[in-house]
Amino acid sequence: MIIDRSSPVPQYFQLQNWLREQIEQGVFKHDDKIPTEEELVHITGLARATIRQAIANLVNMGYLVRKRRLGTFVTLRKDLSQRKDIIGVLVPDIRAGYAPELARGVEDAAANNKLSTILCNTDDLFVKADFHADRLIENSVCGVIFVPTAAPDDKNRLIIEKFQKRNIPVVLADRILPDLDVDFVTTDNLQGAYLLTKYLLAKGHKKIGITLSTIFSTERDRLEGYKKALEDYGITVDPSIIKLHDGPYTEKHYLQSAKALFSQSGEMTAIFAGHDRIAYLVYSVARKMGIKIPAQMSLVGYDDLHPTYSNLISLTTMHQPIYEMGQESLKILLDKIQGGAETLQQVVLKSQLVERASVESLE
Amino acid sequence: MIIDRSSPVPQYFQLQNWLREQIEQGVFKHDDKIPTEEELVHITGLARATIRQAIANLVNMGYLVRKRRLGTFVTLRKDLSQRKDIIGVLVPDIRAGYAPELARGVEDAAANNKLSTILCNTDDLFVKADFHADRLIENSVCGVIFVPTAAPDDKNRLIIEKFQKRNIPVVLADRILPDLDVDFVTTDNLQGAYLLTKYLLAKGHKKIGITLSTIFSTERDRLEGYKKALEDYGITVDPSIIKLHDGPYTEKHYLQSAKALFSQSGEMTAIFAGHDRIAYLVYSVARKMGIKIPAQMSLVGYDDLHPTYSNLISLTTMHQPIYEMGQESLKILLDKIQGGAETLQQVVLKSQLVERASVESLE
DNA sequence: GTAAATGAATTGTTCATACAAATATACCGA
DNA sequence: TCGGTATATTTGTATGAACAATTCATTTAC
Repeated sequence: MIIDRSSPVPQYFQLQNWLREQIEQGVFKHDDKIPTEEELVHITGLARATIRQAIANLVNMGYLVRKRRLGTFVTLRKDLSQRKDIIGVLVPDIRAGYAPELARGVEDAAANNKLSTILCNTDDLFVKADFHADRLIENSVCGVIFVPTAAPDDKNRLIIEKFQKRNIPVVLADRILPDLDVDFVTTDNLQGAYLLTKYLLAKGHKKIGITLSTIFSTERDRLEGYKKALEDYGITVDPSIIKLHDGPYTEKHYLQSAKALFSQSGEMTAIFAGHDRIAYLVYSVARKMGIKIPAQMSLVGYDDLHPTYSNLISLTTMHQPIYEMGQESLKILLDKIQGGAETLQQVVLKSQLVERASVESLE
Repeated sequence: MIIDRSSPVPQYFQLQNWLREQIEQGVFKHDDKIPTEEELVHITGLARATIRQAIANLVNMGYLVRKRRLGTFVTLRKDLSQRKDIIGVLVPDIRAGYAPELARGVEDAAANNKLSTILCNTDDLFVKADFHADRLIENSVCGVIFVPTAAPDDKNRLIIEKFQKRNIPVVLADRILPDLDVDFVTTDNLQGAYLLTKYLLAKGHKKIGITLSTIFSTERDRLEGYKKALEDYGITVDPSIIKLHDGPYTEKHYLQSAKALFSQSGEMTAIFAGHDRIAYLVYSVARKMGIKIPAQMSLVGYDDLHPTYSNLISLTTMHQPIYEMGQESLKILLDKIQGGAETLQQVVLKSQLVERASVESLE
């Protein structure tokens, strides 16, 4: 029998010790569910309140976590010594693109779990990411969400390993590194671009220009999706209206690309911009050149940035669930932090076409 | 009464918070005896078990120690004052308005000083700000930059005092609280709006509509500047083309305001939008109504948001040095953190008119 | 097939009651 | 005076009973 009712040691304490021994001796392993309170009532003959007291203490000591409706689980007992309730988020630039939306998704989910969020801007540079990584480690964050920089894969890998070496879990967001066993959340860029291109084709566009950067996995996938759609439609890919570059976004560069596309447009009737910011630039260039969108040129983007933007320009684009991506990243991170889930979690979310008024139907 | 029995927040938790506040606010001081369980039963009307739960948690958190037969006592809150190199930034919403720019300014300056930045979104709500404040304190940040919420001044004051009570310096950014001796950085909104209005007047506009919220000090000042400029020009202020409201920005509200302004425009030839986001909405409404800007209606904003926006709309606006405001805030904060500078630092930056193409000259 | 409603399992909150254990204090006796 | 003893006070342990809230799983409805 577990409980000796004649003993002077309190019964909740006896139960508490028994449970702790089971855990430490591996009878209840990590992530195992221990008996429910009701079951423990039957096993021990104690009142539920007494059992709750024992369990509450073990929760406090970090042996157990309780989950409503699910039960009580053994958690990895690690030194609480340095674990802070802070996570780090590394984004390119909090002012630009989807970073605000992503950061907000992360922060909301983090706040819901009583975690604070340290924000770091990398400007897509390895050195900045590295600098911030050191700082995050110094502040002993308990987890990191990382949007890889524009640096080569092995550089980004270095950053990730820096954290992992110290048992700080990392989840990649949006951009991913191929052939690396890291948790990530991204969207299906290949399929998204495929659908978006098919949409243009269905609208009668045959010559579709595209401009993007091949330095990010996301945009590379979009290029693939674009090519695949064209091929499936039996249209030869025309390299002269594919304007690529191999660095992070700069206004200067895409101004050039846009001008180049417009000036040699030939029979080109539509432009696929690698993401919304590029689309905005293309749009502004078109305006300056007196080209009407969509009357003279159709335009699609990718991202569907914050409503403030979409009030200004009626851009047909592929909506990425960025906010949800942030939330999902945090959810996975939390799993890892709370010791559980050794399994790799690689989530690919679906995007959705948002039809606005930047595409002309040629039918 | 301490306990609100109709509240959805657990009663033990209410009591717990109340006790914690008493301790933190010094009502119960170090080594004081707090009321006995029996007394608390009488004070609160709760069952003893409930009271014990609240106290147990506080004991766990290190606020109290219990001594048999003697009572329960306030302990010296373990000095986590291991002041981390972390600051907190409280902004309304990192996705919207100038928040990204401000946050970036702060973060850059912080990084330059080897400080990390915890980002908090308040959504302009007191409760969220309060929640984050507690979290920041728990993480023992060494300073806070705070954009006051849309709550009444005394509520915002509570937040500020929460920090100050713990010797955590606070710098207000952008919005300020009158009659409160706190460091702040803002811009001269009165003068900015005055100049902007004078600019419109100089372009020959006599009937100038305006829409903004009076809930923020910044926008109130802009309204004053607007009125002052009109008066100096000998033009009677026409209340029918002043559309105010008294809450934070909502798209719905300003859609209404914009429509109202346009539909009763009379001889109105220009609109002064309280800030750029409002201007964007006004712009989109105009487009939907077929009103050409600036040909049929001139429009000015206030802020001069991120270039991504200004690529989309050629808005004449008052450029606020938001990024610099973030940097300056951090500089002041750093002064306070590093001990020195007891003197109040209240910085008012100058804004600068950016002339683009949303204003027609009527001369 | 998908969304909405329902049900069931489990922890979360609250109550009322009782007796146990520790201990400061007062009291008592030598 | 000293040492023990009783007593009152306060926290500690334990019980049992409800009902609430959350959320996974299933079923139902569209």
